Amino acid sequence: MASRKSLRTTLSDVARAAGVSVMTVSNVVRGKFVLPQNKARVEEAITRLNYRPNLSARSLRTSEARSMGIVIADSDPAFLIDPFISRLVSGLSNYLSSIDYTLDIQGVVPERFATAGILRKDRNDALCAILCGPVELRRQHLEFLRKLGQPVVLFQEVFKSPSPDVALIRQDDFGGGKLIGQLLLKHKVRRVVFLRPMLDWSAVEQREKGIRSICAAALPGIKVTTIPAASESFEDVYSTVQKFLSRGVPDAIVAATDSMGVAALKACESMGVEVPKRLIVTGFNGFDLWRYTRPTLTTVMSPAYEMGRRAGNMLIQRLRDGRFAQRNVAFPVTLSLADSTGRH
Amino acid sequence: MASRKSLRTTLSDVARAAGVSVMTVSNVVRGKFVLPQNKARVEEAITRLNYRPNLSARSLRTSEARSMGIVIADSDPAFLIDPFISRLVSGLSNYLSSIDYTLDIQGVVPERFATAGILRKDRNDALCAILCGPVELRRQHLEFLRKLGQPVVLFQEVFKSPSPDVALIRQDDFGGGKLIGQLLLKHKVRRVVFLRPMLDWSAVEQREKGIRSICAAALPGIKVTTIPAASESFEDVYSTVQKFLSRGVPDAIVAATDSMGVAALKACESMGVEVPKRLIVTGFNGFDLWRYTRPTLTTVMSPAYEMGRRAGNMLIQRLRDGRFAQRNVAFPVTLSLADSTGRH
DNA sequence: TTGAAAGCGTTACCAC
DNA sequence: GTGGTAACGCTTTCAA
Repeated sequence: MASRKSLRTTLSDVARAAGVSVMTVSNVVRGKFVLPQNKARVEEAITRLNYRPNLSARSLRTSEARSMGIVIADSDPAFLIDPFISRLVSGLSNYLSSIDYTLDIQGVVPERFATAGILRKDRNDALCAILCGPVELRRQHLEFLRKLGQPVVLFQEVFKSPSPDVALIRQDDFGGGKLIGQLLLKHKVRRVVFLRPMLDWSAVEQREKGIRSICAAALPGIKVTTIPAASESFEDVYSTVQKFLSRGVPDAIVAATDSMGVAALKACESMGVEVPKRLIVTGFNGFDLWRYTRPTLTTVMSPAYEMGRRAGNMLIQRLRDGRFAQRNVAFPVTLSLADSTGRH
Repeated sequence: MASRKSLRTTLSDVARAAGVSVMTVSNVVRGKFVLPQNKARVEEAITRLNYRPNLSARSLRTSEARSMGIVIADSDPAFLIDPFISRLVSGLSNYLSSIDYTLDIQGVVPERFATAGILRKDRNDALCAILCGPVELRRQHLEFLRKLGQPVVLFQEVFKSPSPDVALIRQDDFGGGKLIGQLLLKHKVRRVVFLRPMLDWSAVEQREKGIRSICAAALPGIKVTTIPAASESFEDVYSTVQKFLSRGVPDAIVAATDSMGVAALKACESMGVEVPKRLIVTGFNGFDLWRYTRPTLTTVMSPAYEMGRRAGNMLIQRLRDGRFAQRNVAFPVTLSLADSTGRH
C-alpha cells in the first residue's frame, strides 16, 4: 500500500489516508483549530498508521530544536553517579520535559572537552556545561563555549560572564566554606586538614577559600593544611587519610565532598580515632549520604536539583526574550549538623 | 556580508567563503577525500565562520539521527539519583559518545509513561526504557513501545521479547535472590523479613522470588514475611522497620535495595538491635553504599554500567544488521559479603 | 478553514 | 575530485 521508500509514516501518508491535505494534518498534530469532522478522521489515521512527527524535519523548518544539551566534564566515566550532578541533571531534565523540550547529555573527560560531539554539532537550542580541571583549562573551555554563539549556562564557576550569551549558575560554595569555618571556630579547633581531590574543580576551590577566610581571621590562629587525595575514590581517600593520621591526629578533617568525608570517617574508624571525640569530620554537598554513616556526617546541603530547573528556565527565557535577565546566579547553601561534629 | 536571514552559518556560507561548492565543504566535514589545497581553505573558512553542521538537516536527509533515547519511569522526580540508573545511563551515554552518537534522556512518572515526549515524537534512531509499576501496567507500556516500530531495549524485565524490534537486558535478580537465600541457609535463620517498596518493580519481584525459592526448599523451614514500605525513602523505610521491630525481632532483614538496607540498619541501631549479632541484614544492587555504613552491608553487586554499554552496542548492531543477534540478555550478579551478615 | 507551493540545510546521485 | 540538482518531512506563507 505504502509506495514510499521511507519506512516511516509521514504527514502526507496520513493526509492521503484521511483524505485531507498535509496542512490539515499538520494543524491537527500541532493543536491548531480544525473542523471536528476532519480532526476526527485525521486522528483516526494517525493512530492507525502509528504516525509520529519527524522532529528533524520540523526543526529544520522552524529552526528550533526544542532541545537542550548538557556536557559534563568529569574524569570518572560514570559521571552521573555524582549526587550533585545526578540531581542537577534530573532537575534540568524534568523542567525541560514539562515544557516539551528534550535533553541531550554527554559526559567527557576534561582533556577532551572541546571534542565533545554535543559541542561540535548543532542539534540543540542551548547548552549547559559543567567544567573541571585546572582553572586555565576551564577558562579555555568557557571561551570555547562562548564562541559557539549559542545560549549557554555554565554551572559552578565564579568566572564573570564573558558574553551576553553565557550565564553562570552556582551555589554559594564560598559561603558554605565559611559556615564550616564558623563551626570549626565554635569547636575551638587549632589544626585543620582540608581534604580534597587532586583534580581541580571550581566548587572545591571556593569551599577551601571560604574555610580559610574564617580560619585566617581566627584568634587564636587555626592552621589549615590541605591534603590532596589522588582521586575522590573511596580507596584513595581512605588510604590518604590513614597515612596522614599515622603521623598525628589533627582536630578536624574538613572534606571537600561527602563521599570523601565518609571515607575519612572510615579511615578514622580503622585507626581507632574516635569521631567526634578525638577529632571532628565534615563533608560537603550533602544529600542523603550523611545519614548513612556512623556517626552521621555534618555537611553543607546543596540545592542541585533546583539549580538544574533554574538553568532550564533561564535558557527558555533567553530563547524567548533574546537576552538573559541575569547572567550570574548564586544559590544559598545550608549547614546540616550531625554527629560527626558532636552535639552542640 | 552574510545576506541570509538565518543566523547560523551554513554549508553554503562556508562554500562561498572558501570559493568551492557546497559538496566540497560537505565532503571535508564528513572526512571524505578532498584535494589538500581545497581542504585547507575549507577548514580555514569553517574555523573562521564558526561553522557547525546542522544535525536536523543532516538527519532529515540521511534519515538517521545518530541518536538514541532513554525513557525512565520512576516515581521519584530525581530519577537519576538511583545508583543503578545513574550507572546504566552513564554506561549507555559513554558508549554512544564513543561512536559519535547522542543520548536523549527523559524521566517520567509511571502513570504518564505513554505521554512522554521522547516516545511521541520521532527524534532518535532507537530507544531504551526502564519501566516500573504493577506488572499489567508495565505490560501495557511494553506494548506501547513495541508499536513504535523502532528498535527498543527494555531493561530489567523478564517478559518474553514481543517483537523482533524489542530486546531485553536484565541482571539475574532471581539468581541474586538465590545467593541471598543460600546465605540465609548458611546462617540457619528461621524468620526472614523481605523489605520492599510499595511500588512494583520487576527486579524487586525477581529478587523476592529467588529468595523464596531457596527458603521454601529449606529444612528446617524458613518463614519469609514481606514488609512493604510506603516508598524507598529513608524515612519511610526507617519507620516501617522500627514499627516492625517493636513487635518482635526476626533473624534476618533482607532489603530489596541497598538504600533500604541502610535505612534498616539505622532502624536497628535506633532500637538497640545489634547487627549482625541479633539479626543479619542484607541489601541488594550494591555499588559503594555498602562500605559507608557501620556495620558494612552485605549486598549483591550489579553490572549496571556494563548493561548500559551493552544496550548501546546491541542497538547499534540492530541498526546495522537489521536484526538483534540476541533478544534476551541476562547479566550475572555477585554476592558481596560484609559485616552486616557477620564474619563467615 | 483549507490547500498549494516554497524552502529550511544537508547529502545522494550523477554528470563533468 | 568536484559541482549542480533533487529530495528528505515539515511549517510558513499566501491565495482561495
